[in-house]
Amino acid sequence: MKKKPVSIKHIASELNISVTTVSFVLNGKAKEKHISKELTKKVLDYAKLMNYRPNQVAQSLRTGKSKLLVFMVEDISNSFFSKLARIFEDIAYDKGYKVIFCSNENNDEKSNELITLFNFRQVDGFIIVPSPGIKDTIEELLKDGVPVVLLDRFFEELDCCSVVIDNAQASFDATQHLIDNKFKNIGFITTAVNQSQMGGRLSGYEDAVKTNGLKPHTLQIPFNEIIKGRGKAYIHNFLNNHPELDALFFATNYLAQSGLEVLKEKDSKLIRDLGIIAFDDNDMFKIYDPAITSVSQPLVEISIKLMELMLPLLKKKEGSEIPQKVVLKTELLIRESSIMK
Amino acid sequence: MKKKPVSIKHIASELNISVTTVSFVLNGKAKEKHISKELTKKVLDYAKLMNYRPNQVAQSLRTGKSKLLVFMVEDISNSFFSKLARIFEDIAYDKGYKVIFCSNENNDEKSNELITLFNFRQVDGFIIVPSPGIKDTIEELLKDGVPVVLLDRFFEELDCCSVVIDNAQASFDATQHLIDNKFKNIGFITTAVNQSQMGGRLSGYEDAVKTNGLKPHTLQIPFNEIIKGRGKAYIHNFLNNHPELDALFFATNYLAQSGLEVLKEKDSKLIRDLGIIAFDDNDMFKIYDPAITSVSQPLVEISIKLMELMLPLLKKKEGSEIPQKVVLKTELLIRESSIMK
DNA sequence: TTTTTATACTAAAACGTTTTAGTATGTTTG
DNA sequence: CAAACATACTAAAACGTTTTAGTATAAAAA
Repeated sequence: MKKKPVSIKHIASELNISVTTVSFVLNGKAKEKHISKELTKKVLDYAKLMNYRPNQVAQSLRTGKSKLLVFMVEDISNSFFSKLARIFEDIAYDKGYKVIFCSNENNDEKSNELITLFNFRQVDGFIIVPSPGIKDTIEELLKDGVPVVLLDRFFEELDCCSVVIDNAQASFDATQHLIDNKFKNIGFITTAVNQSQMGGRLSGYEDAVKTNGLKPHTLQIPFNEIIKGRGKAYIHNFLNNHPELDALFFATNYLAQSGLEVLKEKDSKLIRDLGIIAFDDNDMFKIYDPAITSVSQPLVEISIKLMELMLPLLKKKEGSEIPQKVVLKTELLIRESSIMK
Repeated sequence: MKKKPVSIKHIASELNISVTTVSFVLNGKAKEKHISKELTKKVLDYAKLMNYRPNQVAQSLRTGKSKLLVFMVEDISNSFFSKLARIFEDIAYDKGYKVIFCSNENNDEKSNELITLFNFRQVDGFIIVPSPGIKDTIEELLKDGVPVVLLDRFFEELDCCSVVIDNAQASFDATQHLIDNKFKNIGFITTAVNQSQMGGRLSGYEDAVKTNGLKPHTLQIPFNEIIKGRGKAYIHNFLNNHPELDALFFATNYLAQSGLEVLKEKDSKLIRDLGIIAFDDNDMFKIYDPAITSVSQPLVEISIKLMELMLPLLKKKEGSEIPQKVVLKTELLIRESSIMK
């Protein structure tokens, strides 16, 4: 049977003092509130003896702060997001916050559902990888003064804190690297470009190709086709229709996975002959044969920045500062797959 | 500025009725408590109009239920755990529970810290991948009537619900499969065997080898050496000292990753020549060249079972049922790496 | 007619905190 | 010696619910 945890009331009655006094002492306000040294010690000792832990639910109700953050990503089982989650977890716990992770599957309905589920009061702040159509919901949250920091993508016209990477630059550099290695016909395989991060990746690729007087070859697979598992078929077709391609640049991790699968099925030598770069690193890329070159996001830096933007929002009374939009640099991890043999 | 959400009190005073009535109606107890149809409708309509959402913190305080579950794994960024988390997340939300994920790094101190952090009352139940030395802590939780379901591993002498796989059988089958494919000198690479799941994997391997009249070759890397990043060196040495090996069986996903890395560094042809099996599947294994054979855990089944064991614990008043220990079957995904060429 | 039963609703306590606005002393100060 | 101040402590309200134990009226049963 569940034994009742010790409460402040319990301590107070046991020591024959008031609840107020106990609360003051336990909150470190003894000096400020003129509680005598002896009594302070007595309370502290007894609390420790009884292994007192404040009931955080009661604290939340009273203070309106839950010390809970929501970390909403596209899919927590995706390596990029789970790695990020792991790092953010530690940073948040360090600051006294617990984190609820959830996956919105890049689906507006699911996003909205989740956001209203964690309705006001229940949660102190949101870190969100926004699905394309939830600009209005985010705007609502902001209007209600709920702390929000966007991650990975943002809305051009929305004044909201965000942490993203310089997708266009990253994509430009990766493409340029392929070109520097004498690849001439670089295929770019991407999806829904209506999202800020995807738009940037496409334009970076196009810029680099054009700057070097080459022709772009872009395959854009509709997002819902990918969900239906038809991504591989699209890539297969694309490769058949473009035999001239000598390199492939995949705009996301999962596209690279599908792509490698297609290459393996088609002809396992292809992987060795083509130049290959993937956006977002994966633990397995460096042990693949050939090792796959990738654009790696600064996961630690991203997590730190997220918390750095979140904390002032959590503290502020009447928010009037300009929301910060942080853009971080990526790193091109050059491996075997992008070096012309 | 943050506008105050509508409360029951607000609705009550607006409609000139009592808080009790509003609460009854909103909790669907209108009939049972003899609230008239008209008033019921009035309340419901007004609540909808005002977009009323109950303050879950207040509900938690009153009812003692937070509708929060803790899902504590070794490392949420590990593919096995993050995939599991993704599936469990959906199942839990379906039942009205939110999930806090956290990583204990297989470290007792961190485990204990986390468990006391989510102290009683704050959280309704725990799903735990236990680090080796927290048997006593778990026992405490059980004694306090806190719902706990162990995952992936368990303590032999502890009466606690758990969901694990049949590690010995899985390991036996995988080894037997290698032997059936004419591999004669199979190396087994593992770590801390004091954990139930690792013990099972080792004994399964040893059984199979002995049954077939072969000699075992086991490398056991101490867990803290792996943490320090020395795993690769151990494997490297092992391979040098055992040139006779014609196959390798890695007892965990991350050992397989280190192993493949070592093989690649040593001589990339090795990967093709050796028989290779990894415990736990990875998205990249099927697109590796050669595709890596793996022991795959039934993630969906595991998640469903976890919730199936958890729910009755969450409901029960005075628990007196015998804790269930569920053991699930794995699947050997036979790919190129384990077929003798 | 009185008693029981059903219907429609509510006052107030409780959950465990935090915090405001005190009181009751003793000690300085003008 | 009264006024001001400092010290040590506390009563009670508040946060937003749920739930127990009611009350008041009308209808049915005795």
